[in-house]
Amino acid sequence: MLTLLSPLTRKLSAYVALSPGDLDILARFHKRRRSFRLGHELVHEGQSHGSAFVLAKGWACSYKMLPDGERQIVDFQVPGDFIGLRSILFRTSDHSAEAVTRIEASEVLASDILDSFAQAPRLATAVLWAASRDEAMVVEHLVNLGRRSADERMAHFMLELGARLRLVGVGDATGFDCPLTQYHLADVLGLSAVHVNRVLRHLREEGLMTFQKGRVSFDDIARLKQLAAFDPEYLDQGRPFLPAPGA
Amino acid sequence: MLTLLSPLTRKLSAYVALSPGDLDILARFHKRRRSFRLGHELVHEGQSHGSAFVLAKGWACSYKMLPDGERQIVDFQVPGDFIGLRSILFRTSDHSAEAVTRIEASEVLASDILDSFAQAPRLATAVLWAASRDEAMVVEHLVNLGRRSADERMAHFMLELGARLRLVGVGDATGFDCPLTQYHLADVLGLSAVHVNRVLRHLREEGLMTFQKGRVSFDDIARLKQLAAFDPEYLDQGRPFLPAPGA
DNA sequence: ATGATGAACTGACATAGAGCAGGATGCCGC
DNA sequence: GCGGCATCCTGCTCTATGTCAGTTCATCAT
Repeated sequence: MLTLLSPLTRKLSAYVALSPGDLDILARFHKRRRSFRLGHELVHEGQSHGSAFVLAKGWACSYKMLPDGERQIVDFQVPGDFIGLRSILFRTSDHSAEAVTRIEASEVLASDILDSFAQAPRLATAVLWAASRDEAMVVEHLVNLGRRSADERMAHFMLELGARLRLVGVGDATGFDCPLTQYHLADVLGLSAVHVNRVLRHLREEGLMTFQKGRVSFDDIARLKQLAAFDPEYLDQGRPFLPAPGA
Repeated sequence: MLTLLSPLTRKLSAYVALSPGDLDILARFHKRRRSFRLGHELVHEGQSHGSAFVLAKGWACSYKMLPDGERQIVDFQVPGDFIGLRSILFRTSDHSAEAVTRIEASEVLASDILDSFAQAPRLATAVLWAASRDEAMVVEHLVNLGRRSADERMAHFMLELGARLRLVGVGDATGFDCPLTQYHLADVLGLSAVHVNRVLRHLREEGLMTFQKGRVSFDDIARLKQLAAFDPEYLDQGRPFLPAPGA
């Protein structure tokens, strides 16, 4: 029953065929379920972390602060995503992460993840794949910041978020529920909050998309995609070189 | 004899203690040494790739093109770095990569990398670590583009590059030899080539750094670091949770 | 020498987006 | 009900950066 699987299992299974043994070991990732209030800091930059999290419900974000107090959000996490995976391999974490809404997450010990590599190499590949997919999203985000205008960034960001959410069964082609504030958008898109507001107004007036009352609506998705030069292929890639586990 | 090891082995060994067995398997990564002329495209966006490369000599860069012909360079590769590692896990590559100078690189079959995970889980961890380190650099780059001014971006980029090169024994605190053109700098920093030129002039006039004749000189590294808010910790992280291989 | 090319460099002008300053609205605690 | 706070929204000004349209310089082939 697919619906009984955790979002992480569903995500990994979509790309790597996991054996029953693999699934047993993966199940260990989900022992200690915890819940956190909005704003709770799960990972702190510069701190050492012996565990990561797998998000089950709600939204989180990972970010870096600059000395002048500015913040750059690197990515948002939705159910099925790892939080702080990178930080378990480093002596100290290179970023912070906090809950954007009230969230539920499984805490996974670093040793559980690393030990699982020895027992289930296929799982190691799956985790490397998940990390690579995250990196691909960061890369796309980087291109966004480096080479697109504010309007284009907004369009691209919203389309990508919508596509990611649809992968885990949330929202549809007309839009999605979105707990972010305009300050979040400013911090993720490298803009000022003031300018985010103007961009949103502009896109609304142009009939492209609406961001209001905790909901994103795609009003003219074709023109929106054209504006963003949106090509979501990297959200949907994998499993080319792995034979089925029984093979 | 450390000097006989490949740059990759040196890099991984600095963070994960590899056993002689691990090193044997790692040696398989270096069977087919190839060399490529300046400008050769090693990885092509949208194409399927059954192998990656480990750079032994020279510089390469990975980048993405936008439909309007603009280019965003995501990262430069120096000896010891993987080229196209991410693309072997995806059905099609999400980025391109080309040689910035004449280069020498070992071609590694995807199957060799993935098979090695089953035989040497410690190596899987090492490769995951290397991928995480790359991602940390991309994240830092993203913060650069999102939240820093042109001057700050340039300062930060050059300091980071200098630090990375020193890790593989190239250059020193006074500067390094650099084959990049101002167009490369524009494409990596998300600026126009014209503005790159102005920024370089400004930094030179301020006595902070000089970029000329294929050489970067740090003229006042303390002030340069202050300008860039440069904190190179993520270049130097790892090995916290892995016991020695004999333990 | 001649022309061809590509990189470095510059000035004049245009504009996207930041910064500032403040108003409107809705929500929560009391 | 009322004050406080966060969020959303707007007009004005200013500056960092892009765009255009070149010039200079070094290198290279002929």
